[in-house]
Amino acid sequence: MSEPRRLEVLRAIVEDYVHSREPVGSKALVDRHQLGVSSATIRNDMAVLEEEGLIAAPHTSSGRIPTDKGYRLFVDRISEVKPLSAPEKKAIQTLLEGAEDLDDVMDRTVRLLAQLTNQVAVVQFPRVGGASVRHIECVLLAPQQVLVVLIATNGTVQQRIVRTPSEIHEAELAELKQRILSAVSGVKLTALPGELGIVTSQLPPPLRTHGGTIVKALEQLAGLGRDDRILLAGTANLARSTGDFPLSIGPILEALEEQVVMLRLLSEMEYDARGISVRIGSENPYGGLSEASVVATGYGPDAGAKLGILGPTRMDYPTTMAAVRAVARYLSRVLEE
Amino acid sequence: MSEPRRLEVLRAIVEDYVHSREPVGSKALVDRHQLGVSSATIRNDMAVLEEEGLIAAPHTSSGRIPTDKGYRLFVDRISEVKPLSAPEKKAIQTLLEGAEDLDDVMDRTVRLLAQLTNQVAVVQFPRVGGASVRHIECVLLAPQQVLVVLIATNGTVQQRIVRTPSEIHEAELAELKQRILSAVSGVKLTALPGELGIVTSQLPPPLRTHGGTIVKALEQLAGLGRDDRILLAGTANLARSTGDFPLSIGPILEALEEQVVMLRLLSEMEYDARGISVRIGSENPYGGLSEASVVATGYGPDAGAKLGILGPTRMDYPTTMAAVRAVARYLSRVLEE
DNA sequence: GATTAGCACTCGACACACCCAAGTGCCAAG
DNA sequence: CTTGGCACTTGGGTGTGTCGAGTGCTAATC
Repeated sequence: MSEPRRLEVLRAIVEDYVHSREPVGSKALVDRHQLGVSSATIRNDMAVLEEEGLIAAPHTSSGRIPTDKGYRLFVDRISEVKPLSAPEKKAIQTLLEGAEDLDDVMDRTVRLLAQLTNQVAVVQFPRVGGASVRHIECVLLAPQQVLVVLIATNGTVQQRIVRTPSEIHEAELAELKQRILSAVSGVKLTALPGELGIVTSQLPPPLRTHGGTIVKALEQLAGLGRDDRILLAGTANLARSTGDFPLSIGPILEALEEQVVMLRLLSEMEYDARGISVRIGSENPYGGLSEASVVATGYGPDAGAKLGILGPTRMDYPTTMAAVRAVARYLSRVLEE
Repeated sequence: MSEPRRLEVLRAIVEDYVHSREPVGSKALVDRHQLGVSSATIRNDMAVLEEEGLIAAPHTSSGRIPTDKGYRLFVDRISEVKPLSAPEKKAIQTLLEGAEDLDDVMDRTVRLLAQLTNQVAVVQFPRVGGASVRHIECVLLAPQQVLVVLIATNGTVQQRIVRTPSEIHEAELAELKQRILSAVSGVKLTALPGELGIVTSQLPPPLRTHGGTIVKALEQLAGLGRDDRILLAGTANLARSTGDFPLSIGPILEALEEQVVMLRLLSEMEYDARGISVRIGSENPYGGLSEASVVATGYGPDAGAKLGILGPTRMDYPTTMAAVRAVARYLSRVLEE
């Protein structure tokens, strides 16, 4: 009873089940694949696979379906990531290159990913933390109202309107801006609070109160930057694959809606050498996703921001992984401009 | 056979069906309501109601369920909008008042609405069109890169980074900004393109090319403002009420995801004297929503932006309408600050 | 020792028959 | 106009039987 053949059998079971959505039996297996052995042999192999917890039978004397563990082995050891077709690549490229600004790029990306994989797509906004300060602008809107704008090198722009405790004059504001700007220009956003503290302490007393207000606003802008935002698309794909979710899709929709959950999910995944990460069924930390799989990867300069898809455990992993990886690559390239 | 009683019967049928999700028969009706007549009489009434197309029987000899037309009559003539409970009001108020900026307010609103109604909540961002120009800012980021910021009186801020065809200098940019600003300060955003055209034509030739680039950016910012953005929450509520959607919830999720569809849906509704609008089942223009109802209303100064919920036709209209109206009112109040 | 053929056995799915309860429609009497 | 009564319809639940796919095991074979 050779080990390689058993793996081959597992591979065949996964592929057939993903394709047909029905438990697959020993006979069907030898018919559809050239395994060179009889169904009885396959049955023996399947018995071993079941013992190892890689496949399971929904009920006595029915075909087998892969378990989460079986999918895991399949993903880790067997499957080869299929390259996308040329027209698909072309489509990705033209679509992404037509985008206007960052929001548009992200929006197109998430839709593209959903359409390509027929799953729910999730895209996290680029981390603003890794970027640095490109420019700061302060605009006096009213005697006690200042618009504070923070522009990062990655093209994101954050702004907020703040009230100052007392009236502030144009000249005063301009000086404040100059002092702050010269101190923090080029500083990493993560290091911004520290630098800002120094600036504040060096301000001449008359500027202190107003300076404090503005500095606080800047800190917030840098902190709660855009990296905590995620975009969704393709939730309707969940409904299409009813039957893949024996329970209801309710908990999944709930999880998707909770940005916090999604963010944790994306950030907590372990990214292997290939840079692409798969969480299968019960491997997911969040209970509501025990029947869903997540395929994700990082993108951008330091792969700090994440993107991926969520779908049923019964999923075409090789194709999906290829699509996720391809989209991430093209997105990274587009963002470099 | 009195007309008022027939309406009363319809009301009872709607209420019972909404409550029990099961076709309601004549016997159950006289048991649960004090109608003062026998079941035979109710049967006669029901026959008439059925003839008028207000109720229907899923199959021969079963109870009746309201038709879309029946719900319509119920909503128009019978139901009284129930006021919210005091604790609910309190909850709305405290929640909304704790918000930090506009995005936060909208986010809280949509979640609140979803939770309050147990339906899918939809909130359109405040229209930027009715507001006017408060300030314009141009920042030179690089020799050929300018950040253009447009601040509206309603507090929304739009920004975009544009490339200029050739190098532009600080002084040149400052003059451009001054000219544009003095011309359009206070101008309604809807009238902005016209005013900008005048400014451009009056620019001295050397400033023309760069001015054109910046003006075009401003036009876009004013046009595609934020009023075309919508926020969703509570999609998981759709899954909870499976059975209310005989087909699948797929088409509904698809519709929800298409912002364009949602925007048209919200804007095309006819708002009656009460200012609250209900679209029931097949009244919806979009086919995928033939089994869903939409309850919406306007909010804000001119009630130009819309907010509402989407749920199954079998819905507790009085309570839902009350919640939608209440949230819209509180939101309007909060936005006035 | 691995593979194969053969065979008994197990269940789920489907079809069919059946009955029951809820509910209607209609009629004739009040 | 209302009511009681009654025949009729029908979906849903239950029980039975059959069928087929698929398994596990054993004994024979390579």
